[in-house]
Amino acid sequence: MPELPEVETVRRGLLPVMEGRTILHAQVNRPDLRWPLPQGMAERLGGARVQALRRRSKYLLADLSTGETLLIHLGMSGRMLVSGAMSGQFHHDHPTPQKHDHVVLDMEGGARITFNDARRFGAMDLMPTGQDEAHPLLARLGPEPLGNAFDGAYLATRLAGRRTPVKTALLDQHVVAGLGNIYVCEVLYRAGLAPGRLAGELGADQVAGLVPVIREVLAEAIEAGGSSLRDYRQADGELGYFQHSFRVYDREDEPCRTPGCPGTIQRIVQAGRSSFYCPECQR
DNA sequence: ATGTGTTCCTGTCCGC
DNA sequence: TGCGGACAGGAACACA
Repeated sequence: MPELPEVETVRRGLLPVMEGRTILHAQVNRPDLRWPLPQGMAERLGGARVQALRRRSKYLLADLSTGETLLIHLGMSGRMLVSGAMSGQFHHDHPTPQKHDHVVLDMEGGARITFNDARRFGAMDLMPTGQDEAHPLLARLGPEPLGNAFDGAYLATRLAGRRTPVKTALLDQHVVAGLGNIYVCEVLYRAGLAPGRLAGELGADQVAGLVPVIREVLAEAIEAGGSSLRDYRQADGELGYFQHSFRVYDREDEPCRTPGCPGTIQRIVQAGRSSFYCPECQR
């Protein structure tokens, strides 16, 4: 899935067709995704106006006029496909329903939003608006990496004493919320840190240095519209372009892109996930 | 309290 | 062309 930049790109793509619009009709095609969907979800969404569409970490949060907030997580393969209300034009064509179209929202204004998720690691839930912190999926999340609460002092506190690799620590959503496998790999490359370095053994300057690198990678990726890889597309079906900026992710056995570096990108497995890195540039 | 391995599910790709 | 296995952007959970 989609990591923070992809989710933010989806949010921006959905804003013009969702925010301020009423959900005319909701169709729910199965009782569960990763977990059971809330009771009566279709009825609770139908007729509700979307007051705001927010993002927290990798979650989309739609505040509804009914006093409830719709929580959406895209998991690994979830997509929000928009059809029927292209900018400037007006038509009612919707694509043929596809396998794994689990939830369909018909919006005021003519747009149809289809949640499609082959692997079904995604999730949806309804909760009372204004109670984000009370939801079990949101309660223990770390700070937003692009927010003010995320700084060197905070990160140092959270990494201190930890015997886990820095790669694994940065993937932990309770430490910082929104990074996934791709962007952690890219962050560690830019920071010059080998993924196997133990989090608690980094120097204070190295920990502090991670913060601006994390912000920079995420900001660049959002600017590029995210990365289009396998399942992910922007809400309008367009491709994101950040994958062209990958320095290490999915580049096993390819030459390091640091000018003059003789290194070859290696792949190792940490906590069950692939890590890509240059042994010459990252120590 | 931390750290690691397993698990959910489907699709794709690669080697034989 | 088919078949088996590895692997895929996540993250809760069970266990050491």
